[in-house]
Amino acid sequence: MSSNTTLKKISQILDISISTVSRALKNHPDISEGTKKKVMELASTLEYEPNTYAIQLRTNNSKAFGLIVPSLSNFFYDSFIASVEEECRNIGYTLLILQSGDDPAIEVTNLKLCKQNRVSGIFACITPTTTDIVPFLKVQESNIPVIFFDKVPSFEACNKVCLADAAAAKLAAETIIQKKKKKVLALFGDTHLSITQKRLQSFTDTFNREWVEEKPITCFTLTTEEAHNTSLHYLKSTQKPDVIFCMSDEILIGTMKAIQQLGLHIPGDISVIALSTGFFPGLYHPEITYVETSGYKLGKLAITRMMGCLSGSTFIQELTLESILVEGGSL
Amino acid sequence: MSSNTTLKKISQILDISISTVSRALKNHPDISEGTKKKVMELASTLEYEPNTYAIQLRTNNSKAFGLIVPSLSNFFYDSFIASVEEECRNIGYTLLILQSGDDPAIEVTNLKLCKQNRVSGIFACITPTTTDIVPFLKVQESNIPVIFFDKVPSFEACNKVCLADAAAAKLAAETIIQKKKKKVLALFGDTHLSITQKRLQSFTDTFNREWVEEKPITCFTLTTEEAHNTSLHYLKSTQKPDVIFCMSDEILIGTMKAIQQLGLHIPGDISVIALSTGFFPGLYHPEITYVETSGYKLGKLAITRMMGCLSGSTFIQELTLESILVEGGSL
DNA sequence: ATGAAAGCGCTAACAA
DNA sequence: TTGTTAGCGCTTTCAT
Repeated sequence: MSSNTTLKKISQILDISISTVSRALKNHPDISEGTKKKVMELASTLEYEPNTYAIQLRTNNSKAFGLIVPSLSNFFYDSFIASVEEECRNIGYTLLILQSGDDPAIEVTNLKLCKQNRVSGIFACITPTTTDIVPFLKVQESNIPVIFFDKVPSFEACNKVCLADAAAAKLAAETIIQKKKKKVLALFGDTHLSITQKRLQSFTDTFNREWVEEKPITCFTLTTEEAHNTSLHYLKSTQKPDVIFCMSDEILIGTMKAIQQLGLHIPGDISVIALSTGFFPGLYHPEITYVETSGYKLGKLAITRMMGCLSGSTFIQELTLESILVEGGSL
Repeated sequence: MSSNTTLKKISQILDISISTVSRALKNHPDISEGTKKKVMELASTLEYEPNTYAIQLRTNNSKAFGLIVPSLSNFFYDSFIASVEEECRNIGYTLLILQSGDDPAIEVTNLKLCKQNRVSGIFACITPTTTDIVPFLKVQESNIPVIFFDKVPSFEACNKVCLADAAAAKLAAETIIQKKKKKVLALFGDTHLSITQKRLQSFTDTFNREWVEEKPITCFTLTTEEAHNTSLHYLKSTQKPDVIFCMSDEILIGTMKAIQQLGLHIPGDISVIALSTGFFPGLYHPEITYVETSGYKLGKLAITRMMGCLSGSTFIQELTLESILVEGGSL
């Protein structure tokens, strides 16, 4: 049977009251050193483990967070989750991780699961097809803070931690200009996502502001496959670019496949620059130059914000992570 | 404040007893249709959510599993976890996911966390440096089944679900022989892991049984970096191989980097075959031929085994997943 | 410095 | 068909 040491058991053996045991274990100042010692020792030999559920029931505080992502098989989320999980463990919280696929209905179910588990807060990255954020707002109202990360709703009044999408895209654009590249092919993702809009806008703005011979060609590719095909198309065409900008890892992967397929040499035949979490650029030789979009750091930021909310800072805000250029040999 | 609808509240409003409400909500046959309807309706308008902690305290059953992995940033674990998480959600279980880094001490802490959370069972993939599995066995003894997956201890008497390591390595070896490759470079991982031993043994056995001109060169590379360097070394040497076998994704990545670095053409200059979860082989052009080691399928197998344990099947066993060859264009 | 007692929300055996 | 009651393990107020 499972280890059944309870306060009651200890109290009976020692012939003292349950409350004394409880206090002794918590190092309560009222309790005499002698009793404390006795209790602690017995507790440890009996391998006493406090019953989390009883505590949670009693205190109405779960010491657990929920985390909802579209998918676990994604390097960006992975590093974010790893970061949050690590931190939670350190501060004695538990993490309930749930994936929604790309299905808003499952997302709602997951939200409900979080509520049922009485989580103290929720980290959420919405699915690309989520349009209705009312369920999230309702959770908020019942005093469970929700921190949106990465793919955040455009709705104003909520907590968001984001990559500096605009700044990152700007940095990439500036790098391209500075390297005197002439023909730019810029690949972006799903236009419905605010993340895409921000990156796109900032990227094109930068090119519009600076003097350049030719404006970038802009394409939208929803999948790795599409990025592959689009890259292939332009690389074979008469308007062959001399640099390709990829706004995400998914796109980078597709583009790299096209480059390999055509046997092109980087950076001799073609240059590449990406926004990336940093893992995939390191897979290639030469390594790809990228502007970092670190899930790990974003995770730390999210936790900080969460703790802020929990300690009463109800001020709603959007936090943003600085972006840095990591130079590989692809440009 | 948080949504505080309880059975008590409902019972007071309806002026019936708490137990009647409880039963009505569970569709207990004893309760009249009329009361059921009344209760259900009120419950839904009041957005009643049963308090998980009270239930768990009362029933002493958590409806939660623990899952302990070395790291979340790993495609194999990812797909395993995604698979298990999905299934858990379907059967109304919750998943407590914990990562141990590569630190056996954190692993023990995580195990304790699982116990504190009164999980009904644990899925565990041990760290490469875990030597002491006594903590796991102790958990088992307190009636919490432990299902080891992928990196399993060599200790006999425990539940394991594994990839068909031997069969997969054999299949890869046979494929190489059949394709009439002469000079084989075979890269393996950490020899301390049973997973490596099995793959190695089976691979070399296959070559020993068949008639081949030359035995494979075998190397052990603990990291992607080492795989990169080793590949580089042999590819540049006079004993340049005509095929490289990579026993894992980490190794494959390193090898591919070396091949790109030297500007070698696949499969013209060099052939490649790997054991892989399937994601990384698709990153390259041509896609890499691999023997599938699916985390997703292994997850389903693990859940099945877990449910078996929970319903009393105490029989301890090692389950194994079949392996299939997925042909890319690299051989 | 210690104990008694109430109660968190729920379930289930027993009564009516 | 419904209600009463005890109790899961713990915390905490109010005695003592």
